[in-house]
Amino acid sequence: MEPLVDAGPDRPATLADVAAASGVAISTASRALSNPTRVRASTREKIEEVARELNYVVNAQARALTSGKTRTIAVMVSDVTNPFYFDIIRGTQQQLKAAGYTQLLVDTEESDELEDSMMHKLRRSFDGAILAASRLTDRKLAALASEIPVVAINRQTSGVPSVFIDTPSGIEQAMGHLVSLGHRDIVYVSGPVTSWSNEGRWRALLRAAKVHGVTARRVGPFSPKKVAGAAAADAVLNSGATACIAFNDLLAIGILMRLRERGVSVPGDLSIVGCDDIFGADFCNPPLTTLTAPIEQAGRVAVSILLARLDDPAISGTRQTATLPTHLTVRASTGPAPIRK
Amino acid sequence: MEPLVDAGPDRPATLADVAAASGVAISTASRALSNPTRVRASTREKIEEVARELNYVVNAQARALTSGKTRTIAVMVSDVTNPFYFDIIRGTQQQLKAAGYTQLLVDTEESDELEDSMMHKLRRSFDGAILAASRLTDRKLAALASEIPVVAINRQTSGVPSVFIDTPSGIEQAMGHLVSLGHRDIVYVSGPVTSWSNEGRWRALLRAAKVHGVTARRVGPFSPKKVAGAAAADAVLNSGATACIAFNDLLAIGILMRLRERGVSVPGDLSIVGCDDIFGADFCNPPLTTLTAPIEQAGRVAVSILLARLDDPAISGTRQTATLPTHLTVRASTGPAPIRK
DNA sequence: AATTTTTCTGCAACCGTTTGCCAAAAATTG
DNA sequence: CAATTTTTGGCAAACGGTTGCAGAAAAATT
Repeated sequence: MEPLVDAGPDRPATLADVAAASGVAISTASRALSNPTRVRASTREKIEEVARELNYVVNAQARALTSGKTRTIAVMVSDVTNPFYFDIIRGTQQQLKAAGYTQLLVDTEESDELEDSMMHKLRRSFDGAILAASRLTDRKLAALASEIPVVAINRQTSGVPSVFIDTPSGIEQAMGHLVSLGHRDIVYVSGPVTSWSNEGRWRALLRAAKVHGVTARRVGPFSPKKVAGAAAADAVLNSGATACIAFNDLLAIGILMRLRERGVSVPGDLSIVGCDDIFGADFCNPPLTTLTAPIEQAGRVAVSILLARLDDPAISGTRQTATLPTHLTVRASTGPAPIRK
Repeated sequence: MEPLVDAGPDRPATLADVAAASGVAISTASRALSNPTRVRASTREKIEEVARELNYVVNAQARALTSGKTRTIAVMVSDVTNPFYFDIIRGTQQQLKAAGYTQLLVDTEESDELEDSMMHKLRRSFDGAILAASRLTDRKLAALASEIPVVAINRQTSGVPSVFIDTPSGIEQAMGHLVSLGHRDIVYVSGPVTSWSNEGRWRALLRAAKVHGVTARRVGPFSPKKVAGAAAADAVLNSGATACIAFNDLLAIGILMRLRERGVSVPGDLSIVGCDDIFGADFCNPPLTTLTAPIEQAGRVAVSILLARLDDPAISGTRQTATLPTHLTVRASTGPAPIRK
């Protein structure tokens, strides 16, 4: 038997331990485990067996140091609390695990500064990042993208690969739905001004309103949270519109709750359309008519694009923007426009 | 001016670059940035300024290699999709960021094997872990805890520090509430058998039933997901009970949806109590009576305990279990028991 | 002014891998 | 069977920091 050099008391085994126990050089052990073709099959098997016995696990830190690859992807969300991101996170997690990557979740708290500083502080700790709803300015985002492989979700900026959930064209569908129900005065409940999606949705609504020849206005901005729904509901009511489209479901649900409190009937007095179809949109009261977005898929696709680009940086040249369609899911929060005197 | 040794073209600056640019040795630069007292103030300031200019960021990998500390904490959840964990994640994220740690989120997909293997694969990549609702057996969990600093949430195993949300005693409160409404036949809608909390809740219910002299039964087990609520609802209906307490809100909401579909009135025909008070419990239809758990706080406390133990391993000896109280939040899903013939 | 203390700073080893380069061994070829 | 090509496997230099040790410089003491 070869001289078995044992690891110290309970210290996790290192590659050196494996090599010693297998009677080969460290370099050989390294290659056997990560670059199998460079080593004779019999040797490799022997090493693999020893590694298993010693319960050896590579030290990701040490590996990252030389290879420069951490096999970790950062997922930056502006608010872990927002159910919209749950599905994103689920999608990325799924796809990353399948590819053997680890997910680093970072909450940027709706702050562009925090987002920027986190990206820089951690830049050596991940190979690339998924920016879900980045609050960065176009300038900064582009600059970042040139330093670090990045894929943005719901954010189109030249030079930055992205996944775009096409809510704007869904908005046109939603307008059609509302108009066909007799609504002629529709208000958009605006989300945060720093949100890129917010602008796109408003513009789409404006365009659709023109096409249908109805009035469109906006109220807000509001924070995309349930609590902000109260203020939003009041604003909508004040506007006198018969229907509203909210920046997202969270806001829409908040509006719903407030209207119930104030005794306003939905959809009797007011119809409401949300965006995204998050967790909860189907069981709130009344269930929310909303633009269903393939959120989880967006997460998966973002990861695919990012990983493809990591494997082969040459891809960088090609256009890398995926557009995912949305569709209107009609539930019970929209109905015929009330008869006005 | 000192000779400015510039970093290569756009390669991020290393400590060596900083040292060279400041005209000191690498070791001095290192100390200036991480152990300020070991270096004269003027030297330190100079170095700090240069570091800032060069946009220097320590390489966490390299630091981890020597120090053995990654300043990363893993948070293991059994299902990122479950809103219960949203709040946990939010709590841990918050507290970890405050302490300068990074959060590594891992989804174990309700599988004890995946949980175990992930912990081992990644063990060198984090300093400690928060196990939110671990599916591990007591044996394995204890073994793990002896190798790696760990704090469990909602899981009490000797030798493993933990944060326990005291839902069981809340269940007694809930039973009191139901009994006072005239219910005499109460069924528990069971969660997954591998869930430690599930057992505790059932036992508490059983105990409370004895105290009040009412009948208690259980149906299930069911997966703690909304979809499983349909089957659960049918089972509850079959049981003939007038009220049920569900393992968690997700299941309760699922039941609510199914009952609505079947035309069963809540709370007219059946009263329902959930557990946890997750996102959605307040705006479902009807709003759910539930045991409000300080979930986010649990995440924060878990991090505090873990970090304290990392700072001073001596603490290990002391008892380290925090118990957080729950309280009953009465909404509209519970009401007087229906009159039976 | 000489000696002792204290404070700074640099040298160099080390953390656990990966990888370029080269030599030994094995396989192939003439 | 010698010469050549192809595999294998080892040496040693990174990767980017941290830290014990010790010498130099500065400050304090005598």
